[in-house]
Formats: sequence, C-alpha cells, structure tokens
Amino acid sequence: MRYPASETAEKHDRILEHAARLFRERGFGGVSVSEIMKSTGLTHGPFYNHFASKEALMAESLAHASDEALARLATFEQSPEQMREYVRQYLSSEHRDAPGQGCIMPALGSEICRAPVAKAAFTSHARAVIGRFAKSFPWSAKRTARRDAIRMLSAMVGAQILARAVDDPELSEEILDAVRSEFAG
Amino acid sequence: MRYPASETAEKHDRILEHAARLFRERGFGGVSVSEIMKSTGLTHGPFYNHFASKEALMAESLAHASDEALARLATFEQSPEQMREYVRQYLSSEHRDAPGQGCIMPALGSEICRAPVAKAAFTSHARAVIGRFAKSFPWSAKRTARRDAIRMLSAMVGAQILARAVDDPELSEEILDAVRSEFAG
DNA sequence: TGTACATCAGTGAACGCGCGTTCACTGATGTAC
DNA sequence: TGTACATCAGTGAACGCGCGTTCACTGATGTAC
Repeated sequence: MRYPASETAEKHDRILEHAARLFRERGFGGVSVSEIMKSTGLTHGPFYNHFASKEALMAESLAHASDEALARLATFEQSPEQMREYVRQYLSSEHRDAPGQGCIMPALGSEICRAPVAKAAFTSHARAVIGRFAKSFPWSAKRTARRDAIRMLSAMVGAQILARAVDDPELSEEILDAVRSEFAG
Repeated sequence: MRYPASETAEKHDRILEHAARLFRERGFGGVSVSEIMKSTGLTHGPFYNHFASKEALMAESLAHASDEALARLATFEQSPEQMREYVRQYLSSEHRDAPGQGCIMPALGSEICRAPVAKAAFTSHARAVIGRFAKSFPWSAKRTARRDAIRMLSAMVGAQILARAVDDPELSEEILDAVRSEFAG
C-alpha cells in the first residue's frame, strides 16, 4: 500500500543506520539483506525500492558511518587536550567491545580490501581523518604533522584490531594501553 | 579407492597450504570448501576425511600460516639491521599486493574478531610475534621493549590494512612510507 | 612368492538451507475534477 | 468540500544459486595366510 511521502526518506535513513551498525558488528558477509530489513521493522521486499543492491548499501552505509564519525570527531577538535581524549576513547575497551557504534576501519578493514565498491567511501574517510588528525592533534612539529597523523592512525587501527582479535583479556588491554600511552599519555 | 598411506599426510598439508593462501586472499567467507579442494586437485568429498568442518580448517590453516611466518621471521633475527629489513619488507608494496603469502593479521584481522574458532591461533601468533619483536628489534631501552614492540606491530598491521583498503595508489604508498620510515629508517 | 580379501581415501550425486533478487498483488495516500 | 481514481511503498511467495555437509559406492593398496 502507499505510505506518506515523508516516511520514505526516513525509512531510507533507518535502513542505513541499522546496516551501518550490523555490518560493523558482523561484517558484510555476516548480515543478510533480510536481517537488515527485519531490524528496521520491514520485510525484505522493499529493500530494492531503496537500494540498487546489497553492494550499493554497503557503500552507502559506509559513507553514512563516515559522516557520523567525522561529526563526532569535530566535537573533539576544540583543543589539543580534547584530541588526546578522542584517542583515549578510541583506544578504550568500550570501543573495543562495541564495534557496531565504532570506527569502520578496524571493524571492516580486512573486508573492504576485497570489496571494490567499498573502497571509494573508505578512502575519502581515511583521507578526512588523516587531515583532521594532522591539523588538530598537538604534534611537536607542524612540518611532520601529516606523517605523524598517519602513524598514529595506523597504530590506532592496528591496536583496535589486535585487541579485538585476541583471546586473552589481559593481552588485549596491554595492546590498547601500549598505544594509548604513546599518544594520549 | 585406496591410496598409498604416504600420500594422506601430504594431501592434508596441501589442503592447509592452499586454504591458508586462499583465506588470506579472499577472506574466510570468500572461499568455499569446494574451491579449496579443487585447488589441491581433488573433489570436495574427501575434505571431511581430513577436517571436521570448515571452521576447523580455518583454525588449522591459521596455525599453519603462523608457523610459516614465525619461521620466516626467525631468519631475520640474526641482527638489528636484518630486523629493520624485516619491517621494511612487511611495509612494502609487494607485501601489500600479495596478501595470500603475507601476514594473517591485516589479511584476516577483522574477520578473526568475529570467528571464535580462529581467535586461539591468532592470539598465540600475536603473542609470539610481540615476544620476538621485543627481543630482536634494536630498541633504545630494554625496559620498554615489549611496549615498543606492541606499538610497532599495531602500526605495521594498521598501515598494511589502510594501504590495502585505500583506493588511491599515492595515498597507499604514503601510508606505508610513513610507518616504514618511523621504524626502519 | 602368490592369492584372496579387508581397508579406506576418493568420487560425485544429493541433502537442506539461506542467500540476493524478482514480482504479482495490496490498499492507504495523494490528486484531479 | 466530496468523489473517483491513479500512484507506489510494502507484502510475501517464489526464483535460481552456491553453500557446508553427507553418503552409497569404487577400486587400488596393504595384509593375512
């Protein structure tokens, strides 16, 4: 049946929101179109009224998660100390244990390497984050800020992946702590 | 039909070898049992003569790749300069472009986070690599060697994932170079 | 050494299942008059 | 303002497909005598 026009855009966003969370929690391959639609309270049929394919949703949900992440990052760019706090939160066990709300890079990194459709959104996200880090983090020298930003981002992403992949809670904490203390005291 | 007993163990190893390569290239979900068997020159049927399940193969092939990687690492532990060369090779575009022969951490990291069966093998691999790095890399202070080793491993894994996930060859090289120059001049 | 037979890795058809995607149909909403 | 009808997002059955896994069967190998 026909629905109020206002609801259509809202539903599109709701699908995106749920997809972005579920993909990060379980990976692209670990979530079906049906599950995503069910989690928004619909059947799987109208999915194709909103998206051309699952791959298109993957790309769009990545862009959506990127927008959200960059907006959140912006709230930390007011001061050097807040940027350190951002890094502290990134490398927290809370972030480790909630990939669904967290950074797309550790959550989907390995899969994005093999998903051509997803690479464009990932690339522009990575570029944006590197630029923001270079600009806002209290580096010792402006000249090497960009390089330092890349080093920090690499360490943050790697640490979060290792911390999540590891079986032993103590080792997991040790990994987070090692990188946290390097950049955020 | 029955086959010479000597061939059985050899086939087991060949399946492991091909699985370890294919999983790293395409992810656990991106390779079917049939494909793995076909690539060893067999049909899919006898797979279950060798392994209890696909999950069991995932775990065993991870352990196999870990053994190989640690043996390779050992050949670089003769001198500090060789350890730097190891890092240089890890962060090379050759490694980036050949995940099938490369490190399991960037290749399967995100997926291992969600694959309980794979975490034990991953953990013991990570622990071993951290220990070797701490012992053999020319750190400025022995007291902080372990922490430094974790930082370096995190940055290496993160950089390789970012370099692979990124669409733009220039940015990809920049990421590898930033971390390479930090640890290996 | 030669023969008869049990073994068991490999074959390939078949299983149930869930996937991404399609489509004929429904019926409240928005619109034309 | 009231009525008739076209619209189109949602429904849910159905599609072909490939997956992991099973199993009755095959036949060269290894073994018992």
